Amino acid sequence: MVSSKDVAKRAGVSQTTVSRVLNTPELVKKPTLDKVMKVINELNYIPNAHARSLVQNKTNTIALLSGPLDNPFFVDTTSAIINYANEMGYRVNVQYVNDQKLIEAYAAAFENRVDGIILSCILIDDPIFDKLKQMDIPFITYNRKHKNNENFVEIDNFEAGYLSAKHIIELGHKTIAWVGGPLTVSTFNNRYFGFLQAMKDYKVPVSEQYIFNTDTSKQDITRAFQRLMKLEHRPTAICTGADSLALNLIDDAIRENIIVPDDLSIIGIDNVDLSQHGLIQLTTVGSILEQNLGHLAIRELINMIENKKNSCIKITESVKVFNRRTTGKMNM
Amino acid sequence: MVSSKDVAKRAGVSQTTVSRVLNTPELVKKPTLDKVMKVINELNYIPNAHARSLVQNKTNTIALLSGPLDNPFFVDTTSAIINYANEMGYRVNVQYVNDQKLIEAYAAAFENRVDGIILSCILIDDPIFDKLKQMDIPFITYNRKHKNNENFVEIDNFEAGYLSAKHIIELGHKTIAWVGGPLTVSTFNNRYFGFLQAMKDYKVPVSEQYIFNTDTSKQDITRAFQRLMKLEHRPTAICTGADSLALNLIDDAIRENIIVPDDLSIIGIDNVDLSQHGLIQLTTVGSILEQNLGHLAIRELINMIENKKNSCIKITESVKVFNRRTTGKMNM
DNA sequence: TCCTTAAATGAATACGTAACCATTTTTAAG
DNA sequence: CTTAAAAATGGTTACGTATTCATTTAAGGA
Repeated sequence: MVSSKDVAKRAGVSQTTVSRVLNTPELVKKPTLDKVMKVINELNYIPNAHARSLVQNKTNTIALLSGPLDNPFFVDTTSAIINYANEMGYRVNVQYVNDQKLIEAYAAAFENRVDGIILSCILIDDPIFDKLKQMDIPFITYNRKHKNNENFVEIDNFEAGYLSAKHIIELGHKTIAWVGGPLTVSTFNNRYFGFLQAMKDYKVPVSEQYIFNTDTSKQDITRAFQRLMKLEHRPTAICTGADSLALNLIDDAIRENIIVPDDLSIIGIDNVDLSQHGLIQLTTVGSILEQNLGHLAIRELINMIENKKNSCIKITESVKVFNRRTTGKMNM
Repeated sequence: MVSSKDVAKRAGVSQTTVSRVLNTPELVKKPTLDKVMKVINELNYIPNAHARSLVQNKTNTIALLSGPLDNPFFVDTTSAIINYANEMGYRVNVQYVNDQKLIEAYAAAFENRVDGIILSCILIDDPIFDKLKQMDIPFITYNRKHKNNENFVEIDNFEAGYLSAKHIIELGHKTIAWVGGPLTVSTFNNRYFGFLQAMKDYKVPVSEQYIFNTDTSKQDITRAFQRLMKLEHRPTAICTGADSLALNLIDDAIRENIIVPDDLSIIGIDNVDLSQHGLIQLTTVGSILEQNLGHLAIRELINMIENKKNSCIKITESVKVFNRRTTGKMNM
């Protein structure tokens, strides 16, 4: 591989001048600049970003630790994050992390001396959080947050769960199920308790048989669905912890010839892009803003990186119901 | 940031020994190893991957230049590529490239001295191809291919277009439209000519009014749809160049209260994961294999990187029709 | 005990760049 | 012309690691 020294030798200048040609061309005389540029093109010289990183202590790289893309929420956010970061001149190292591989993912980010880390996969009570803080690398969590209540961008999850239940209750449903995710995760936790609060406020009875906090795997969701459908009094509506769960449940329902929303109302949370598709039209609760959480978070992260201020980001977006086609009034 | 020299000093050994502790621990005596490991943990030392890259001329990084995630095809492939690469110990720099930003994307990959490049976004007649070959970096294209016919993994696109048309013709349709993409792209090109061949073989007339090779933007697809619906003899079926196009057209149809498939049959190509969802059940043509093209391609790429053999990958997977719910017999 | 060989460690160097400081060349002012 | 200042360029070093080669230490055989 040709280096700046090779260019320098061939052009009859010093390596320093080659460096200047690319970084501060205004400091080099026109004829010299032309001469060097000519050689650069002749030799097809491409500067080595790693060598630069070493001396500048800056990599222009951001690590993204995201949930898996079979969840459409992460499709929306991954897309927004990468596009914005690229626009701002950053490359993005993406990893789709499951909970086992989390440690390795962090290690990789640290070894690569990324300028910042944007992550969704963190538990309320996650020991990694302190390690992150101690590493002194700018980072931000989107969607989920840590109990320390620092550096996050989220929607108002409690309110989302609350509004979701309220919407269903106001449609006249009496037998309402909850299918959510692990309570060790802030989103599912707060959404679940929001749901419970609404049920309490509107005096709708909650029985344990109707509550499933799954591990968010397809199998576990299907298992929850089948258990619900085997109950003596089937629920007429399901509030879910996320659109991805709702979409899985709808798929299950269709497979069992259960009509949504006639036989069963289903409501999600997140308002993922996909939910608007004509074939889907999922009723859901989501941010009142156009831009998704990934976009908000990456903007804040890059701002942190470039301004070096240790301001602690705490953003909680308001939510509203997007009333579409998967919920309806209860049938007698 | 603490370096291996810091560790060495504190542990009372040479930097070389610290390096050995991490890379070839079998060459260092037990007491020394323990002593050094203790200091590594105390100081929270993390080796610098960039410095290592510099001396080893290996980055363990792969660049992925993908199409945008609003196309579900790229959701499936991005996911497969990143997961497999991570499993094999590579990090992945992802860029979602539009045709303008392509040059910058390549530049970024080159500057970072990635070990390999996996890309979808290449035109049949793309000058970048020669540059890629000349750079001597292992690379592979998935989905699309270059006219040079080297290093690609694709489905049999001509056959896919052919089977798509055949399926529709055999359902009795006489007025059949085509909505595809730019013919400068191998996939759309071959699929289109496969479509035409079937129309010819089965003696179904083809009129220009029914042919739209869009730029694959939502607006352009919608424009094509509206033009088709304004024709005196509306098509009763649309063959599309990709599932993403089909899904957009179905969305348009629903918005105009046109029932799929009763009023209009629509068939895609790619068999994206999403097409199987109960709410969608898109009839489509896709690979007979389980694994998607991204998975096949990244396997080949990593193989190329690690075995350094210059074998030229040419893989074309067979296809079949996945008959689901968006196509039906022609109504009288 | 001595000698040979193997095991363990260290010193020096290269990787490719940007930054710092020193030097040379050019320009402008007097 | 001279001289001071500014502009242009070059020499040297640091960044943090792995590698190569040299050196020291330990082990084993006679």
